[in-house]
Amino acid sequence: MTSTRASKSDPIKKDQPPLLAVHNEDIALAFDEIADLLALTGENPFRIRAYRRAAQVVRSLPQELAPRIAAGFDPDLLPGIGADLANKIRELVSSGHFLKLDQLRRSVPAGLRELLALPGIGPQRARALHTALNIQNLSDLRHALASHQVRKVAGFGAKSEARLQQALDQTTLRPSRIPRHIARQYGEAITHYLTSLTGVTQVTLAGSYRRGCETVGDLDIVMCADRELDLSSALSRYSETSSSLVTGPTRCTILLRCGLQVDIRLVPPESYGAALYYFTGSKAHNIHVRRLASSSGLKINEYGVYRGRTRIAGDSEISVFSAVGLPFIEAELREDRGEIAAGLAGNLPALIERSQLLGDLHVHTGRTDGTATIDAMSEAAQRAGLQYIAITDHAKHIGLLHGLDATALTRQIDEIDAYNASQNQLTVLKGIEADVLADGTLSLPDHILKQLDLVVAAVHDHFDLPRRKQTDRLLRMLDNRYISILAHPSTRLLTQRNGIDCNWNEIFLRAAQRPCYLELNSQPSRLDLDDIQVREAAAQGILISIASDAHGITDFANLDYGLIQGRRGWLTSTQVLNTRPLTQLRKLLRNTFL
DNA sequence: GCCGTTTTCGGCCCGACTGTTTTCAGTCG
Repeated sequence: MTSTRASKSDPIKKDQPPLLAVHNEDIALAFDEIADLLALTGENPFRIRAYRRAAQVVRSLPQELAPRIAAGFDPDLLPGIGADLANKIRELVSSGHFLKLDQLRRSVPAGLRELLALPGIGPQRARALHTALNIQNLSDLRHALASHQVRKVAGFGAKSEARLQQALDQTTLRPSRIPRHIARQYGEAITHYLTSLTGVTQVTLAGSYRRGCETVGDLDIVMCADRELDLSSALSRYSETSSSLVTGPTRCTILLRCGLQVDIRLVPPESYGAALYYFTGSKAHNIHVRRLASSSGLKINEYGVYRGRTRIAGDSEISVFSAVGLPFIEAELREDRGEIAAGLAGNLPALIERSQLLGDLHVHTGRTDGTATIDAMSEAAQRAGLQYIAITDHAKHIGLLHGLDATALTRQIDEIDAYNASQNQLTVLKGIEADVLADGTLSLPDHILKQLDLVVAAVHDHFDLPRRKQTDRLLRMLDNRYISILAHPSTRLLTQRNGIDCNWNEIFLRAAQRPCYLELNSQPSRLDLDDIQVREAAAQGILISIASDAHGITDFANLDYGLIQGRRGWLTSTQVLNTRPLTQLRKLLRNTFL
C-alpha cells in the first residue's frame, strides 16, 4: 500500500522481526481511509465510527505497534480494538496490505474521497453527486458546476453550487493547520474585540487551542453576555472578518482574512462551564465522558448536565466533572488517552507549572547565532524568574561557519567564570551545543567537552538517513559519556519538516540506562519532542529538560510553549530536569559523565 | 465494528444551522 513507508530493498536480518516498516501512522491512515470509503458506500455509521476511533487510538499510542505485535502483544487489548480490527492490524503489519482496503479501493472511485474535504459535502451528498452525475473527482465536479448540472441533483440548489464553486476556488488558499503561536495572535485579537462588546461578560478560547495542541485547524470561542447580543452583526463588523459561513443566534462561524476559521458560541451564564467544557473537547474525550454519564442516567450537552429534565450542573467546568464523579481534568489532558480512567481512579498527574521551572539549559549568545551577550541573557532570564541558565552556543562544524572552536570555547568558559564571580543573582552554567555528525560522533573532542558543566548534543543535518542508520547514529552518540542532553531530538519543524526516522524505543531505552536526558525544545516552531514522545520518555524514567533554545532576550517566553507541550505529555515537576535546585542539578549533570 | 452493573444483542454523544423543503436530512463541531 502506498502509505506504508516500507522499502522492499531493506535486507531482512536474522533475529530482526520487522519485515516491513509499518508505523502506527500507516495503520491509522489506512483505518481513516477505510472509514471514508465505507461512508461513501453508505455503510452503518457505527461501523465507520469504529474505524475512526481505532485510527485515533493507534495514532495516540506512545510505542510503535509493529514490534510489539512481533513480540507477542495482542492489539485486541487496546480500547476500541476488537478481534476483527486486531486481525486487520496484524494483517497490515505482517503483509503490508489490508485486503479490505484493497477491495474498497476497487469499488469506490479514488477521487470521490477528495470531495469529502469540501464544506457541506459529506458522504451522502458525495454519493448523490456520483450517482446522479457520475462525478468521480474534483475535476468532474468543476465541470458539472460550470454547466450548472449540480443544482439539478436532489438536495442541491443554487446556493450549494455557489458554495462549492467558492470552495473550489479557495482550495489552494486555505491554510491547513497552523502552529499554535500564530493562531494565538489571531485568537487574542478576536477575543479582545468580543470582550469589548457591550454586555459581554466572558470570552474564552476553547478547542484545540485551549488543550495546548501544537497546531490548530480553527479557533473555537465560547462567550456569554448579560443581555441580548446580535452576535452575527457584531462579527460582521470585526475588522478581520472576511466572510460569514454560519450565522445563527447562538452559533456563528466566520472566516478571517488570513483564512483561519473561527467558530463562536454564545451561551447563557449558567451554561458557561458546560459550554466551555464541551467546546474544549477533544471530541474523543467528550464522547467518552458522555458515555460515562449515560451509564449513571445523566445526559451532558453544552448547556449542562441533566438527570431527566432537571439540570444538575453546568455553570463551571468543575461542576460538570463533579456531576459525573470525576475530579477536574486539565484541558491539556483531554485527549482520551487514559485521563478519564486516571481521574476515576484518583491517579491524575499533578502537571508541571511554569513557576516550578528554575532554570533553562539551552541558551545562545551573540558569540554564535544569538543576538545578546551573556550579561543580557542572564538579566532576561532573571526577569523570567529563573535561577540558572546554561550557555550552549554552537560548536564549530563544517555546516556552521560561526560556531565556537576549542579556542573560542575556552575564552567563553573564562567569560562565564568571570560573570559568575561578579554577581550572585543567577548562575550561568558552561555548555555547548555540539553537532551529532552523520556517524554519531561529535563535532568537538572529549578533552574539550569534559571541561564543561553540560553538553547538549543535536542533529542538524543528514535528516534523511534510513531508520536503522539514523537509530545507530543516535545510539553511538549516546555512547559518548560527556553528553548530558539530546536537544530537539526529532529535528522536526512544525508544518515544514518531518522529524528524522528513528526507532525511539531503542533511543529511550539507552538514554534511560545511561542516563542521558532529553530536551523538550520550546521554540514554538519545534516543540520537539512531541507530547506522546514526552510522555513515553518520562514513563521510562528519563528526565526531560524543558528548554527555551533562546537566541535573544525575549525568547525565554518560549518556555510557556514547551511547558504546555510537557503538560500534554503528562509531565509532573519530578519528571523535569530543570525544576531541580542548582546543587541537585549539578549532581544529575555529573551523573551523565560517569 | 465494539462492548457489557443493559454481557452475545442491541445499543452506540448531542445539538445548531443550512438548504431545500414544507418537516427534515445532512453536515459540522
